Amino acid sequence: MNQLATKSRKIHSADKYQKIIDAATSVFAERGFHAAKIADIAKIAQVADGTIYLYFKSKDDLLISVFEYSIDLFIQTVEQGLRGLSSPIEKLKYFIDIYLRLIKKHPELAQVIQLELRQSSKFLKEYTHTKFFTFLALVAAIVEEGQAQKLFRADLNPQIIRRALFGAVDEIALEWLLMKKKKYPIEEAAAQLSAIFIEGLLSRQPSVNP
Amino acid sequence: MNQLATKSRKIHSADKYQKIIDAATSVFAERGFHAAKIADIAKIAQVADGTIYLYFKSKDDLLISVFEYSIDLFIQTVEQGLRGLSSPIEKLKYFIDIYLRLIKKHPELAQVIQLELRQSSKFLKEYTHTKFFTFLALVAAIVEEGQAQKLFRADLNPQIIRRALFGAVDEIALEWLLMKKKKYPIEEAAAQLSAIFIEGLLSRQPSVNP
Amino acid sequence: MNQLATKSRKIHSADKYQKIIDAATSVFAERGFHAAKIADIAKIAQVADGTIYLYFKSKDDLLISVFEYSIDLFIQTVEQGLRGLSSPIEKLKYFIDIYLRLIKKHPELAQVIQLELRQSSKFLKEYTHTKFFTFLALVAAIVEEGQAQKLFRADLNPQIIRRALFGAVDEIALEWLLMKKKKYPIEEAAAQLSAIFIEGLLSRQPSVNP
Amino acid sequence: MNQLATKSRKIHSADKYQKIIDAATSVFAERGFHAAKIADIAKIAQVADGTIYLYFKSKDDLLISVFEYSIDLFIQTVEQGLRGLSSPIEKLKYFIDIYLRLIKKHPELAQVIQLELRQSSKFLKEYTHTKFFTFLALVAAIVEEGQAQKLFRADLNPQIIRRALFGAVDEIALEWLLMKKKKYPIEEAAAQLSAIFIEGLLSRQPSVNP
DNA sequence: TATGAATGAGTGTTCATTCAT
DNA sequence: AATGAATGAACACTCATTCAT
Repeated sequence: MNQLATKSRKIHSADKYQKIIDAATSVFAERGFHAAKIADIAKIAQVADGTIYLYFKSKDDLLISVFEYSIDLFIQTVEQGLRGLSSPIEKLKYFIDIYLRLIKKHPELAQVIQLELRQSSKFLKEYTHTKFFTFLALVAAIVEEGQAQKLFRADLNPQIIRRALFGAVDEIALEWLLMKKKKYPIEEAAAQLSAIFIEGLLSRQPSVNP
Repeated sequence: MNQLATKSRKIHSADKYQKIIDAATSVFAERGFHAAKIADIAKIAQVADGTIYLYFKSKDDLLISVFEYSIDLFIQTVEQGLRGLSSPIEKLKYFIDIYLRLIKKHPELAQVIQLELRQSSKFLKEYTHTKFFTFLALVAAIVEEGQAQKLFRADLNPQIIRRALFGAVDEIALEWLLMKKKKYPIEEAAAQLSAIFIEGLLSRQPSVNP
Repeated sequence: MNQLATKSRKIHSADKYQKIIDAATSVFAERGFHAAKIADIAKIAQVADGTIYLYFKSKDDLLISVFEYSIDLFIQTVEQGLRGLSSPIEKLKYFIDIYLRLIKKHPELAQVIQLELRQSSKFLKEYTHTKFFTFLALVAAIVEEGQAQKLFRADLNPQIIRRALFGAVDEIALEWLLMKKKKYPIEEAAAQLSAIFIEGLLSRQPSVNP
Repeated sequence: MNQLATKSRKIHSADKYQKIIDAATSVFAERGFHAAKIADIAKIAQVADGTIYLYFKSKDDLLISVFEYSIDLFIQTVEQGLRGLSSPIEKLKYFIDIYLRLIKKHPELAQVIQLELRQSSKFLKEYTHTKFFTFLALVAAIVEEGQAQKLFRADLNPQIIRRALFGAVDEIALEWLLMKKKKYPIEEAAAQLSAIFIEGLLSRQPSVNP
């Protein structure tokens, strides 16, 4: 079922592949892409430097793979959870909630996503984040579903909303990750974000007052 | 009246200082911090490499200065515009609108802000983004004002809201900047963001219906 | 049997290590420490620039290693020769003679010692020249032995003598190295130095004649 | 009477010239030649960087001037003292004594001499230390005088002796300068050096005893 | 004369990548 | 496949020197 990074893996050991991905994830998250040294990743993964190049074409390729691996985990978890829900409102709540919970549970994955999206989206412009768009599409789908059910305002562009929502959630995630003293539980942020976006999206009857 | 970056400048020519800031802004925006070469910045600024070090302590210092310069421009423009407005709703609309307009007008400044906030917030953790917090405080102030006037829901934490709003706006800005074919006018995004956030923030009377 | 510089070497090839030491010795000797370029040393050693850093932590470290390597050679040669001699007078003669012969045979090593002792003793003050003190101690030991045998005057401080002797021998060595036209054979200088120091050190009977 | 560095000084202010020499002396002595920055020297001399180039052709030229200034002071002091003495033995004692006293009194001058003689004699090979040879000639003259008076052994080459003596005295000076805790008064070292060299130089009658 | 802002050549060191084993 | 020693391109920063004022 796991389709990850099949492209790079050939006859290679899945075990080593995973070890490298994990090591890279933590090193990228901790140090950032440029400061991360292949040698460090190799040491943590307990493989030789050269071995990494048997599994990945380059450091860039490794970053992309790590990013896709993380995003995939998010996508799978979110998709799975959404499957059991029918109301777009519930789905939206769930999305926000699970995203922030995942951040809390896997801060390293979160940082890698941050990293990839900002730092590298400049210098890896050519790489079109297919996986990331899949992820965003999940949000757009919820919005569209809500609009189709006349639950959400029809005048909103799902393409814009999905990005706004992602930006808001992600920014909260970032702040929370960087805060040393956590000033509020991440669940509170999730609740407030849900409150705002749901209220913001709800279509309102031409309402009693004219 | 311009108080920018006084710290690094001594008796040095303000002209050269500005040339370097401008060159650095565009090179950082285009290449990212690490890929930006001092030599390139110097060439564009039409000064010698060494001259940069008469005005800035290091490449890091230059990045911070560039960031502060950009944020300052944003802050000043926003503050100025807000002064003429009294309603928190109007202020919120204005904030979103002007932010995105500025992005459109000065895409390089925007990218530098992006850059600094993500890429470097890792490796420049020690630098506390005073200027950036000033900027965020503008949003929090609007929210708090609205709450004080019972216009906005009292159950929302302005600290969270300001970040969510910033994240949403900034993400839209980023997407818009990176889109080759602009699929929608940035003004539309501004309008939709305003719509959502204002609806989301409004306090609703225990409402006649139920 | 060779214990040199074990600290920096790991599993690295002893061959390359030696090549680098040799190249560095000659470049340092010819150009001095500051003017010596790592790139030049690498070229002469027929390795890549970066390879040097697999064997040595820094240019400073390389200088220290080169210095210790040279001093070690001197110490070993001198110690070995002294072993066969019993009279302090013979030992002193031998010390002076072998020192100058070694200088003649390995002028580059000599210059490196000069270099390290003067130029760098300033900026490498923290490095305590253990090896060099071992070397000086050889002289002090000879003097003390002579004093114990009542052969040498008891009123002389071996600590001062050893330094004076080293200074004299070393200065002669330096002059001889720098002279283009050798005006005298270095063996002559050795003989004269021995003559002076031995006469100067000999304890003289309260002598019959007043 | 002072003929120093007339070559570089033209219409220049003797005051500024001296300030620069003094500043350079202390900076060279403290930092060594390469680590000494023209800017530092200028600051201490209270002149602009560029001003130094009105008085000296280059940093090298400044070093040479500083060296010659120091050596000149030594020569003058020594010559003056020697004038009042007639016995070569007294002269030798005086030379050693005054040299070490001067070191103690003007450690910076001493270090500059050290510096020039070692560090730079490599890269300033072309400069023939006329002044330094004048200085050494003082010693050779004493030895020759002693030999002429049959006081000193005739079989010693004054050229070698002068260098040995200088090396010994200078090495003692260096050690003493670098010692943090002075383990012996420099006067003691002077006395011991005199004792050795005088005994070593004295010509001994075929002596009554066999 | 004096200034000091501007210049730009020069270099130690890092680290992604390769390749012989 | 796996290794890890070797490679060498790349670059921020320094500082002696110049020159317009």
